[in-house]
Amino acid sequence: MPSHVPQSQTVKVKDVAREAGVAVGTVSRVLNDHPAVTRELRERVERAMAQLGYEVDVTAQSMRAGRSRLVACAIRDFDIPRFALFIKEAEAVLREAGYTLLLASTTNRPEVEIALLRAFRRRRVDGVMMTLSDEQHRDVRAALSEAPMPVLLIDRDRIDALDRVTADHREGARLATSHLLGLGHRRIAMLVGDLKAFPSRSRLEGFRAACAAAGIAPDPRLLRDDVLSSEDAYRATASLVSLAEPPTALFVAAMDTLGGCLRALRTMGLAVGDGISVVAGSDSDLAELYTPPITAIAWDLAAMGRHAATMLLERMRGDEIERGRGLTVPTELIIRGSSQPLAI
Amino acid sequence: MPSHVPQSQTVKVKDVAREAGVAVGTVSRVLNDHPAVTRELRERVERAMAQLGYEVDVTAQSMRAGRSRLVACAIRDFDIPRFALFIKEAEAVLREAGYTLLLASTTNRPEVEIALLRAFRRRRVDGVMMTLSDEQHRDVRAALSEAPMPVLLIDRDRIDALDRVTADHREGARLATSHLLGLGHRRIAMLVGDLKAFPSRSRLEGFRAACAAAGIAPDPRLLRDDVLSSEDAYRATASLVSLAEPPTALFVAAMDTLGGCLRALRTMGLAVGDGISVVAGSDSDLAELYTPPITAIAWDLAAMGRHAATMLLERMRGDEIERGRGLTVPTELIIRGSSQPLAI
DNA sequence: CGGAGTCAATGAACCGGTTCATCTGCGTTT
DNA sequence: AAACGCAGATGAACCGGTTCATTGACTCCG
Repeated sequence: MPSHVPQSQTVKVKDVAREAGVAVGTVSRVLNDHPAVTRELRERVERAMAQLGYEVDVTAQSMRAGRSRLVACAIRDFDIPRFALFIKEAEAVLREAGYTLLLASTTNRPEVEIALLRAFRRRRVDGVMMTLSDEQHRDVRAALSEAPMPVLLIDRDRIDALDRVTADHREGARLATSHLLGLGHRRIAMLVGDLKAFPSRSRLEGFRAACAAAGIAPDPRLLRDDVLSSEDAYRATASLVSLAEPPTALFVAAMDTLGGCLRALRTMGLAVGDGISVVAGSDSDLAELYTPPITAIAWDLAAMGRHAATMLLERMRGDEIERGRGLTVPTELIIRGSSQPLAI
Repeated sequence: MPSHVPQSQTVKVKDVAREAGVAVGTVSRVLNDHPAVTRELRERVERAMAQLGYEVDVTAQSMRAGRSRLVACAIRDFDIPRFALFIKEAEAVLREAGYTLLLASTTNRPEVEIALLRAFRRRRVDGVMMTLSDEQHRDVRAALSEAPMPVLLIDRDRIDALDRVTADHREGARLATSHLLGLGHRRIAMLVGDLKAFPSRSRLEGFRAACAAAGIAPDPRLLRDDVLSSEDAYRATASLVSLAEPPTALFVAAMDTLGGCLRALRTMGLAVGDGISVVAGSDSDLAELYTPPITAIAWDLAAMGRHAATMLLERMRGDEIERGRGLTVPTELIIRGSSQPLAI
């Protein structure tokens, strides 16, 4: 005999309690799998919940508990195909643990990063994973240190107090550069993103380390930083190959910008491989299937996503762990046909 | 003279009210830009808020208001590079309007879709945009019709009551097929995704319409459906070209699966262009820069994302609009070198 | 000059759960 | 038989905002 409940207005714990003939506290305990409920009452409550089509109100739970079971992920631009892998894996891990993912784009601007941190705390978000445009930015650092919830940095470092998941870009760039130097290249142009952030900074370090090891002083005119998009890479490539003394190799180290570089070369009537060697800073279908296939640095973004989520979960659980743990996934160089010995 | 407020525990409206010497209701009105507050009091309250470093608790607001200012986006798999564009634009529009984006992956399974809808209503999410694995699925349809918040379908149709944003895949496929037929191809293989969902269904319709218009009966053995990933495309391509009577053209209509197809061809020692023509169902850097460049169907996913967000905002605002509005972005065929006249 | 009308400001009740001090009933101990 | 212990159930208070009926001050007009 189903009691008549107005289907229009939502069913609340009170209604369930009345239907099951128990106190609201008991309904709450059933909802939260509290052990001190007899099987009989538990079943009666569950029956009542099914009967009435009850659904908890997570906002009410959040308010009382002071936490939302939300995890925010803010990255500079989702429009980076490989980042989708990171997010996908992180979301899967978080959902498994009962968390929901909030997504926002920082557009790589400090003000937005700060505003987002504020928005996240207003929402009582339980944890944050994010990129930063500049780890040294005063206001951003202040905002981070005031954040009441754990924050994990995605491919960023230099903030000791925070956990981070990074890729070993330094080693990747070192390998790529040594490879080109080994092929006889001396005029190697490098395209990197924003040097204020970890990935580009460490790629440049790796590049310089390889040059130093080979006893070579890189030509500063062949360095292009602030290459963040495919369009930037197009312009940088076009300007590089137009130099009086053009480079013999291009190291397109910025993420997902290979397309712009190749487009520029094609436009300028240049072919990769014989005239000019190319190494990509991140792997892709394009790198693999281009003619010739492009030598590229690869690392496991899916693993980064999983690790980021797992580390953040541990931190949110409040486990007693040392602050500022870092996890680095290795990079490897996949040598393909686009990097050829220097033609004499 | 800043009052001494225990920095440890959070500041609440009550504290702000006390500091400013006003009632809590007044603080709330200031927070919500209610017009009936004198400038003097408004300023006093704002000063107090700044003084105490006050931050509203959005969970408390959500609970009282019954809405969360969250919009959920659930798609089958974020690991589809071009979808990132959709999400990016949608997020920008929603954030502008004060909403935060929740993200989840349906993994293209009806149970997950239903579970997510339930999770979203529990969170008092204000609106949902999602893909469906199968528009005709009974339980999914039931879950959708019971959803208390507006739901917008992403590239899906057949549910009259819901708003939707689609691409004109039928026309794209028709154009591509006519193009191949015009080049003399008669044995055209088609790789599509799940025919239970709109995009693949309408691509197949377009394909068939073009064949019918040319008076040609397509060979059913050349159709491969359920191609959802690059790996699926690899297998489908390998099996197609191994047929006794292989196709002379491949229409890789499924989204972002071109890589798998090209990888298979390369493995089988086939070259695109002379031996076999290829048309891709979605454009990409790979299609544009491959040798030969791949003829592809293109449409504006960024615009789809913007429109989806805008339509959902209108609906959430409760505007009096007819139910089930549909917006279709056009598709175009970009003809490149991979589609060549049939060699005789 | 008094009554009606207007506009700000007030603060108690409310949103829908969870928590915890308190109570109940039953078995154990002495 | 009285005292005790304890598991299980109860329900009022609470989380931190918003809402709205009410109050108070002030203006306008006959």
